[in-house]
Amino acid sequence: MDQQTASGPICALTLPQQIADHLGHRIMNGELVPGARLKEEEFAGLYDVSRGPVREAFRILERRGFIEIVPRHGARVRAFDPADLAALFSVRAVLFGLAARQATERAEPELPGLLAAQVARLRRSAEAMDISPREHAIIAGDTQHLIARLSGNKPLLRTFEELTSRALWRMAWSERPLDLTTRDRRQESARLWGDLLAAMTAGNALDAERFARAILEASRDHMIAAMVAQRLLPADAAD
Amino acid sequence: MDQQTASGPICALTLPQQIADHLGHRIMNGELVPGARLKEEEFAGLYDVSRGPVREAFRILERRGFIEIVPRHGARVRAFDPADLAALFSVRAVLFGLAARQATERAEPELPGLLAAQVARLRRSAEAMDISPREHAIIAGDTQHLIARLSGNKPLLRTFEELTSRALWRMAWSERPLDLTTRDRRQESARLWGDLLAAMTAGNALDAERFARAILEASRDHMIAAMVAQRLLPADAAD
DNA sequence: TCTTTGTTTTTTGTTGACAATTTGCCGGGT
DNA sequence: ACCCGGCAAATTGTCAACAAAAAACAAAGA
Repeated sequence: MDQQTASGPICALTLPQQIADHLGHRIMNGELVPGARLKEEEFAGLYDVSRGPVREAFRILERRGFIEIVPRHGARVRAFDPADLAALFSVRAVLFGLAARQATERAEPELPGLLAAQVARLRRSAEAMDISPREHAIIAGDTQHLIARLSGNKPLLRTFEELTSRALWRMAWSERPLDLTTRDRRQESARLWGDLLAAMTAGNALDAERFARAILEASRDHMIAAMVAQRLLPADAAD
Repeated sequence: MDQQTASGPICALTLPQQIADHLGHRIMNGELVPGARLKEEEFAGLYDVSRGPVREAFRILERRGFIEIVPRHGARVRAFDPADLAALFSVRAVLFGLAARQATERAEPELPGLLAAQVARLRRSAEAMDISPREHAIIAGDTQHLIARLSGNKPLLRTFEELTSRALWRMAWSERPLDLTTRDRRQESARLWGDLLAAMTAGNALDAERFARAILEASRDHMIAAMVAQRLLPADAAD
């Protein structure tokens, strides 16, 4: 269910890439709090490299939405705006809908089998509740990625992946999972995935789009509710 | 109809930014053909700067979709894949639909007036045919930007703008305009915009989404037809 | 006491040189 | 004639120092 980023064959990861990855994790772990200033020299010393690679790592992190760079004023960890998370999911929902529609239209022969296997995993997780919400979300994410890939729409895949990584980062911040915690919710999710699978297998592209959208919109709405409950959002969360 | 990129107040543009802009124009003008290798030293000498800023300009151009960087193999001007242009418009269509829906839901009081003015300009252009297809497209683009902005969805605006700049670049490559050349087509476009205006003014978010999508899907389909006619695409362009 | 101005310090922007890697080429081998 | 290994040129990756800008600070004036 993984992928190779389309370019680097066997090549070891680039230095700025490694630094960006490590810094990204540190941001997600909360070691670097939002608003914290990131000084090039500081991390250059920390990783024992020069400022050049660190500088480039910052740009990578900016593109991923982790930090914000103002030309002559340095880089800061971006603030977590809960409203942005909901907005991100709205965007992801329509993109995922398009992916499902186009994947259904292309009808790659390998799709039904792979998708059915993934949906079975989600169903099992919903029944047994034997895996963590995080792991459940990872399976769902892999399935989304699969469909986006099989849509055959390269710009769509790229955009979806970028927004997904931003959304995951923001979700990682609330220590408590924001969704997929209860059996009811997981069963609802599994049901929606089942609907999507059925529509795609039957070649019904329009239904596939609707169901795909519904999956992420349901996720968004539950997250909003959870964030309201955790006082991260004010009580007026209609969107 | 423009905006300031949210950060740079009065500050002069950064050196890498200037280089990226200039190189971007040169790519659009066709001076740098797809597949051409971009050597850092070469442009460093040309702009009389060191390799650092050029390197950074390359990353900016990569983010904009103009070039492709492979870690230890340098940068090349990206090939123009006509199928990507259609795909880009499919993505933009669903994003614009979402923007129209959310903008309608938010119902900023200034929206109807601004939108009506823009639609009037498009209608006039359709009647008189007194402005070039490129200018017509610019008005349409400004209107799209307006709606994306008034959706209040920051990630959506950002994503839409990025994809738009990529699409515009690719469209600039076919010397002949790919859309909005005939009176019939402009009148169809103006009619769709009129429908969208009516739906948004009436607060009908669902219709607004449908019409907004239809606007860009119509544009996509006409472009595909034009590209097929110009032998840029094979005759099987269903999507 | 608060504001404002000038100075010092910190931090980013840029540069030119060096190191590591890749690419193109040539000769030897099958 | 074709393929393979190794040398040389070219190109990207990295570094450390310098320049310019911003931030922090201190002192003088209202």
